[in-house]
Amino acid sequence: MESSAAELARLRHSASHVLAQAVKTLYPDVKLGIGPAIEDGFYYDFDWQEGFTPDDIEKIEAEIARIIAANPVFTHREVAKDEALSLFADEPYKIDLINELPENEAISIYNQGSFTDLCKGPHVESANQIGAIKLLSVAGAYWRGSEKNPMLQRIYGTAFPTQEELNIHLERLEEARKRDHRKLGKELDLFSFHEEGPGFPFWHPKGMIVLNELLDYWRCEHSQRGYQEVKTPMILNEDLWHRSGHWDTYRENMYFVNIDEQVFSVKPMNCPGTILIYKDSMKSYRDLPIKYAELGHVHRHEKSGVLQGLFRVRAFTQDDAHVFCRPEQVQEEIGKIIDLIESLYSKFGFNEYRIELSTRPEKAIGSNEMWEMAETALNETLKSKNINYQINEGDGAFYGPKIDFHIKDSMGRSWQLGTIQLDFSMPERFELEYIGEDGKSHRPVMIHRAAFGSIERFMGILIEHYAGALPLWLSPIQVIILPIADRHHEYAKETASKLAEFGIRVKVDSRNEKTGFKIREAQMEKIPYMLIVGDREAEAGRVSVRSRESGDLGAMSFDEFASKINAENS
RNA sequence: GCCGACGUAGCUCAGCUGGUAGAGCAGCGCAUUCGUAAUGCGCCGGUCGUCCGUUCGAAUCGGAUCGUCGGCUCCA
Repeated sequence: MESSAAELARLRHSASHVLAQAVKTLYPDVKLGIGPAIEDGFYYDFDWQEGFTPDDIEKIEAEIARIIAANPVFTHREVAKDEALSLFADEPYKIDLINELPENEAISIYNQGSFTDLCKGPHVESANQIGAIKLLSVAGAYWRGSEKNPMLQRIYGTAFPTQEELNIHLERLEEARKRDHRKLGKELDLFSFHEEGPGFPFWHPKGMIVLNELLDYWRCEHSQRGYQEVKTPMILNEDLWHRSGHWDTYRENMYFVNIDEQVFSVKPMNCPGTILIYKDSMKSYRDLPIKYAELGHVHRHEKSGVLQGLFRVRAFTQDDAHVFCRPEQVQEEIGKIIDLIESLYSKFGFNEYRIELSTRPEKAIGSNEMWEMAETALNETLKSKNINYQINEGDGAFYGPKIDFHIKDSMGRSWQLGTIQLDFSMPERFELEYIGEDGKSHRPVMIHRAAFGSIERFMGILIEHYAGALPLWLSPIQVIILPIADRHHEYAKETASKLAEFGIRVKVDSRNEKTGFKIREAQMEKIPYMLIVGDREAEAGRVSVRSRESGDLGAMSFDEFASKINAENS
């Protein structure tokens, strides 16, 4: 039986209290932080200088089992503030929380067995309703999420009404680990990372094929929609970054080089370069919108602890574009960008996505009026397109508010990809202009946008989404021909060159190995089609087709196979 | 950057309380010419991340440093 999200949350929140009770029983000197339910589980934060070892976790799990077997009842009561303060006198973090509660309200506390916690609830009635608990990991976490506060030990876990449901969840986690793009990237020989350049991906020949196929598709879709591709320099001098505002807001993430007494910065964003192209000639209102697209390779010095495979790197390619338009064109242009992004995602089966609108951050440039104008424009566009969206306060880019796209992959995991950012600020700073119908100079609006976001991150997401089995058009090797014995090599080669003429990426496995072995390897390499050729095929001029998904498809003529694969590839 | 764990052959991993390294896979060689997920035999391969230190002696102990992983913070 499926449990509702609210039931699961209540159960997991109760599980976190049981965890805290177990920890307090075993380590009475531990100070308690907070312990909420989260998506897929729960955690509890503890202040414990010694940290928790895997041994400790085992002991804690055993203690949890004991508590659940004793089946304490969860009871609720409300107390006055001074009673709460004395009740939690030994818990400095709880005191912290109590002091922040409204003065005159009663304070809600929950108790089960020997354990009492400051808590709004709700909880299960008694511990045996929790069913199955599993502790998953231990990690440091700042008190109340701020770097300035002490770091506590956070124990993560999950809980389900039954052991079966827990097992299913653990299997899902295992499945996610198998899909890890870092593991698959190595196994499929797509890319690598090296100590010599932490956070800088190295693309191998096979990875480059996937990347280039992806970019071919991207270029085609963009040129059809009036985008013009440009390329701007990797490093540009200091003055430009002062002018753009990056120097003041982004410097700690920038790489620098000194040459001829000048400071150059490796670009962390492409916009300033593109602006120089815009400014290179006089623009008329008739020229707008101008859409400059750039697959810009940017470098950002991210903190060492945040790097994560292709998902978080220090050098990546943005599928960037900057649309320069008249103010009255903004809404239409944003609408077109949303359509384009939607169309690009559907190619990969990302049909479900969520949109967030992020507003002015603390570190921002530009006047309040500009921000207001920009935020209104984005709001209006989304409303006029009848799109549901959430507001994300204070999460905009430093030069303007943005719309972000979050997609769901084949495992239901959510990823942020595309972004549309509206910018009145850069045009001001760089004094961009166009000549209007009235013959006077006007200021254009700039829209920064990316559909995949980062090509590297997108590749990582695709690898996990497809579990490494990339669709035919993206597969580095599309067809592998497996001759049964040496005497079939000639026929295999002929077949291969005929396929290559259709633009199919094909390889012949002419190693002296048994067919079963070759199939196994091709299968592990996730090659979409295997053609097995032996005496039967060579004599009849046919091929035996095996698909990586559905196995043996039987024999067919070369033309039959060629038209099948061409249809699938287009 | 912070907390914690980890770092042994190309890969996956073993090596207890200190006595100068071991397996499987991959690679190479030979035999085999074999029909839908692993043919057999043999060979090669490691200054045990790096640097200091303790010790007669360090992959094993201590420190520093780099990198990776799980999180926090940050982010495309």
